[in-house]
Order: sequence, then C-alpha cells, then structure tokens
Amino acid sequence: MFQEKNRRITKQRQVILEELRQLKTHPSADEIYKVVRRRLPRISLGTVYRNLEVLAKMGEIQKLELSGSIKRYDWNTNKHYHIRCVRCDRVDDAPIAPLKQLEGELYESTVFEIIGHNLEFIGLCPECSKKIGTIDH
Amino acid sequence: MFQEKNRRITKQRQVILEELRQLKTHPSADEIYKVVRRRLPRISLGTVYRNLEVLAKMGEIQKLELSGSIKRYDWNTNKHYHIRCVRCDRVDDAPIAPLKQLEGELYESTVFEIIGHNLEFIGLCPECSKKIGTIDH
DNA sequence: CTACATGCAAATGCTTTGCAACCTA
DNA sequence: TAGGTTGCAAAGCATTTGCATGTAG
Repeated sequence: MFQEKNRRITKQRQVILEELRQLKTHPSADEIYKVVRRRLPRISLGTVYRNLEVLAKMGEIQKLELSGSIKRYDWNTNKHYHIRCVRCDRVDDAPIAPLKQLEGELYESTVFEIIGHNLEFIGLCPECSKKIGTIDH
Repeated sequence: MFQEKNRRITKQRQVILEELRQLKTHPSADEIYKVVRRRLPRISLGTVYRNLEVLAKMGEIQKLELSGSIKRYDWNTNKHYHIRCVRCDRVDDAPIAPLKQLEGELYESTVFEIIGHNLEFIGLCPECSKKIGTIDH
C-alpha cells in the first residue's frame, strides 16, 4: 500500500536521510545538497530531489506545505506547525499543539472533502528583527 | 506610508482590478491574464504580474499565501482562510472565523516576532472527489 | 514634460525529466 | 540480471527584469 515499488537502499539515499536528521532544521533541497556533497562530492541535485520525494513517500521524512516559493523538508514526521521569517525565510517549529477540532468545524459548511490543514505563522526571526528594528516592510 | 510612489490609473490596471473583482474566485496571474486579454489583447503577462503586485501593495486586492507552486490573488481583502483541492488546485474560501487568540498562544514560546498566520485546509473538491472515489492518493 | 507604466523578450530560480550508464537485491 | 537509481544536461514552469517606447498627470 505504502510501498508500491521496491525501494533500494543506496548510499545517496542513506546519506541524505542521515544528514537531514542531523540538521534538525527545515532545509530546502539545495541546502541538503550542499551538506550531502561534503560526503558524496559527485551527487547531483536531481538525485537529491528524487530521493527527498521518495523518502517522503516512504514516510521517513516530511515534505512541508508552506507558503513561499521553495519546498522544505523536515526530519520530524509528526504533525506540527511552523513559523516562517518573512525576511530571510528561516523556518522554526511553532510550539503549539495541533488543533484537532478545526476540520470538524468546517465539515458541514464546505463542499470539499477535507483531508487536513496547514497552519503557518509568519514573523521575523531575531536576526531580521534586529536588523529591521520594527515591522513595516 | 502606503503609497510611496505616485500610482497611475492605467487602462491595464483598471481592467485587471475589474476582472479580478468579477471573477470572485482565487485566480492565478495566468488565469487573470487570459481573462483580461479578452478586453486588452495586447497586454503582456509581465504587466499583469506587475499590476497585481502594485494593486496588492495599494490594498485593493490580496495576494494569497498558500502552499503549492503558484501564487493566487483575491478580490476580498479581508482576512479569511482557504481550502485547496490537492488534486486540481481549486481554491475556495473556508467558512470559518479567524482565530484571534492563536498568535497570543505562541507569543511566549517563540523567539520570533509574530506578524500573522495562515491557515489553509487541504481537501478534495466535489469534482475531484467524484473522479477519485476515495482518498488514497 | 517627466516619472511611472507597458510590451516584449530574455533571464531567473526552483524543480522535474530523458537517457545512458550503473548498482542493488 | 532485472529493474530501480544515478549523474548530467536539458527542459519546464512560474515569475521577474532590462530596456526602449508609450502615456497619465
């Protein structure tokens, strides 16, 4: 069901997973590529993308559904929320418990079949906050 | 403050705004382009993008912060939530009141300076739900 | 008149894909 | 050895940008 295809354990796949788990941040494919390349200098960006996709499908990692133009990946596969810096795009976990009753509230008032929800906070990280001084743009 | 520059009322800008308000959906730049081109055949996609940006800065429309790879625009400038079809990317309003206490909950437990939040529901629109029959992929 | 705006095309940034060579099970 | 996987390069797609020309105020 979850594994329609025979997945293989390749060096590339292993290292990508290890490095992502060690980072403990929410890196983009390119950030993962840069780190992994230290151990596997010949790896290609395409392979990183393909493996992140595969690992997500396997349930080993989580592909984040965030606004913004780049995809990010999370070693933590549990459902949780995030907060993103509008200025530098840094992403942290948002320490707030999952809202379980939300989807039920919507149930009777939408024609959609609800699958889930994403909650994302927007803000300024300490560094950017310092640089800007105040929130105005 | 909101209008650092002298904005001009051009034919293009007018038509884009009118058409967006008439659509009452959550169109992408390209969808708006297709519609506007019926009235202004020589308009360019670049102009559509530039004007959507300007109109959003002017507060006439809202640029939506949704996950997924394309930006969408909303004639409704009030804060509200959305539900997006995972399959066809259709976006509807989510009829649920804004959660006002959310950001306060986070206030003490994050190092970020919170600006706001986005809540997005994910689901299947009636059409896609019919086609698929069930949620499994 | 003079900024701001437009059309056009080229460029950008992120992601995906085709393909031959290469491995893993 | 069969079929998934890789590296490489090219393609894809949404969006942005440079520039000469056009136009609103």
